[in-house]
Amino acid sequence: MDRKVNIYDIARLTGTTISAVSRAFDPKGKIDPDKRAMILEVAERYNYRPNRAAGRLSRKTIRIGCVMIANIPAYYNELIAGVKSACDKLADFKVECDVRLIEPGKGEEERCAAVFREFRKGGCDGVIMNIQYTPAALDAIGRLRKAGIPCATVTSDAPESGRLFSVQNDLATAGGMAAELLSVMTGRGRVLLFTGQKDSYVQTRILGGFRQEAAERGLEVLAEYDAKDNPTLAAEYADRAFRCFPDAEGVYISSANSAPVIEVIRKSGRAGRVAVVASDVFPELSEEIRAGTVGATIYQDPFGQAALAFEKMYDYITQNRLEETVYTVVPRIVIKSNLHLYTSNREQPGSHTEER
Amino acid sequence: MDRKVNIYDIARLTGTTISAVSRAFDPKGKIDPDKRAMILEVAERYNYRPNRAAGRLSRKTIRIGCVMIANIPAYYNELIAGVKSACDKLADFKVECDVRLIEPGKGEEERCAAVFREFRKGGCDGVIMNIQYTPAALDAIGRLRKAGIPCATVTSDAPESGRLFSVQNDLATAGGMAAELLSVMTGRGRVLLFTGQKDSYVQTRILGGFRQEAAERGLEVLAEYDAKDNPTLAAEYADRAFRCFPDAEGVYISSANSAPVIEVIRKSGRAGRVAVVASDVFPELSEEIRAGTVGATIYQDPFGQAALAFEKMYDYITQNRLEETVYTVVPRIVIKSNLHLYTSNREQPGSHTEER
DNA sequence: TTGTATGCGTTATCAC
DNA sequence: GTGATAACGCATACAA
Repeated sequence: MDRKVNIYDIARLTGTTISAVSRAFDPKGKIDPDKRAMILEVAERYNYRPNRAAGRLSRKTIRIGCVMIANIPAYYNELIAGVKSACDKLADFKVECDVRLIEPGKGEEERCAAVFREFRKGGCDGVIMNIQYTPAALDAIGRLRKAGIPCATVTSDAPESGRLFSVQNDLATAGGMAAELLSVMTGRGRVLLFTGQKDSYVQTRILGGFRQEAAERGLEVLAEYDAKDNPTLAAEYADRAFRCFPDAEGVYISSANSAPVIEVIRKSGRAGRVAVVASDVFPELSEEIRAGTVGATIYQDPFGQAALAFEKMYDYITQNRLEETVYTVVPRIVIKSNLHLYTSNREQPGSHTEER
Repeated sequence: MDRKVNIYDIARLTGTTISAVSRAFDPKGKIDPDKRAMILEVAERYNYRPNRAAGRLSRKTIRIGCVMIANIPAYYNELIAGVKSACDKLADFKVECDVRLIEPGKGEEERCAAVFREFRKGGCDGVIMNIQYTPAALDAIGRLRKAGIPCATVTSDAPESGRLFSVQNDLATAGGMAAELLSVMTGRGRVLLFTGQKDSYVQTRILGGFRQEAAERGLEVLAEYDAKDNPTLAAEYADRAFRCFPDAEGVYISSANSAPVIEVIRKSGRAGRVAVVASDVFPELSEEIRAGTVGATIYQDPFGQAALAFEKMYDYITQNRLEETVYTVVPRIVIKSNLHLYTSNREQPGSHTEER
């Protein structure tokens, strides 16, 4: 095969030098605009693309920091695995990641702030996070931004924080899917809604999608209960709900706080008689799906979200370019027959390997 | 940060040279076994990993050939997009792809053979294919193998051909999912089965999964019709099926040849009254899902399959290592509410980007 | 602003 | 089998 066209070829073809060509492709490269245009045009004609691997070779290692709140193990472990996987794939480009887990609870905000400070001082080139967006956190993000360090949010979001971009599940669609599933399972029945933090970024969007699809399908929402991610409260509400609406045919639990509600359903002898759609995939819930108590759950692909965020952060750092403000990942329906694909350890987002 | 340990460091630490270190990491490198062991041990201790990007720099471009049968546009376009996407991501490692479409029909076998011959003579480093595995094709694969050119199958498979590995949808699970969906939609009803080539690699596995799940759930299969991927035959069978079993409550169409069956359902006034689960996603089917005639379809992720195959082929060519013989991709449930995520053009397997 | 020289980490080549 | 050295393709410090 004819050798691939390289920077020397373009330099020769344009009667310039390789530094000029290099600068022409660097968005912040100091070069005469006309010369740049000319070089880019010739490069285009000869189908030249700078080899990023070669370019990275002589540059310093890129460090991307990650701050993750350690609430649900099944969730943040997937997030971390996603980051690690993406980082491994980029290792040859001299990229590293520095993952910090924040235990929720007392002092959470301060510990979080400390990590942000460390990243800001310590020469981090970008930060990916999934945290509580308290005023203090927003402040920290603002400071990073001022220091020229791009931030990205994963799973949830805080657009007003000044973060560069966000990676999320397609929340509205996820809500719609839950409504459609309940509609199919109950035959346009009457359902109950158990939410997490009703006003949170994630829940408002999920519920918006759910309500719209429910309205279109004639699915009647008997009542909504906002358990505020509190298990005790969720159990109380579930008790009350089934007392008030003993003939409810379906339930959608939009948060990961589903165990208490499901337990009430089981103990009241409603298992299998009321259609249940839940969120996420974690061991306790998997049991209920196998047992038939829960008919379906919506998987948010935290692994894929984190991997995509890492990849896009690397792209931004190296190219100073961003296509989107919000990247979304496809929500998936998990039922009994495909559950096993979501419970084993995985290597690749959305794919499994198995020996035959 | 402290500079990353490189080949010079290991050479110094082991009292050898960079040539020796390089050979120690090359499976077919000529080097004294003891010396290799020693070097690898030290490298391990110092956490040294050769930088593959740097390594590829001075090596020749890798060419991976793709031979795809051009039957269903929505399907092979996704396959090609997957290959192209994976190839782009590896472009910096000096990888190219050479995609050839084979129009089905007269002379198909010869044209296919011609491409294989060209790849064999033309210095291809690996071949990925989705074709009809006729004796002639198997022979061609054998010849490539003898020439030291690894082959991989995508979507379908022919293990006896001597192909190195295969990437497929998780077929048995896909069949099981179809059965579970029908069971939920009909309430353990009685269903009809319309298959493609019943004895083909893909269909046997899908049907195996379907029958097992159906048996476990008490879903009764009234009859099976093997339409042999022939639209006319499919329409005939559908007519006959509903005459023989007018009270059938559900239908599973395991091949992409679903249009004729669906048309019979629509024209006989059964739309919305009989539960329909189909396969794949393509424009005509999408219409039926939107209209409510088809309740769900199982997406095979051809994009992801092709991308994974390309990636694994690159890995094998550059490392002479293979983890699996069969890699599987996760089948996904597509219903009306998430259909839009599977019909627009996509950039990444399993993820969408959208502006907010 | 422009051009030159050097380094990045590895493999291929070739002489030993 | 072993070691020196020339690529590989690019970015950048530095001199101009």
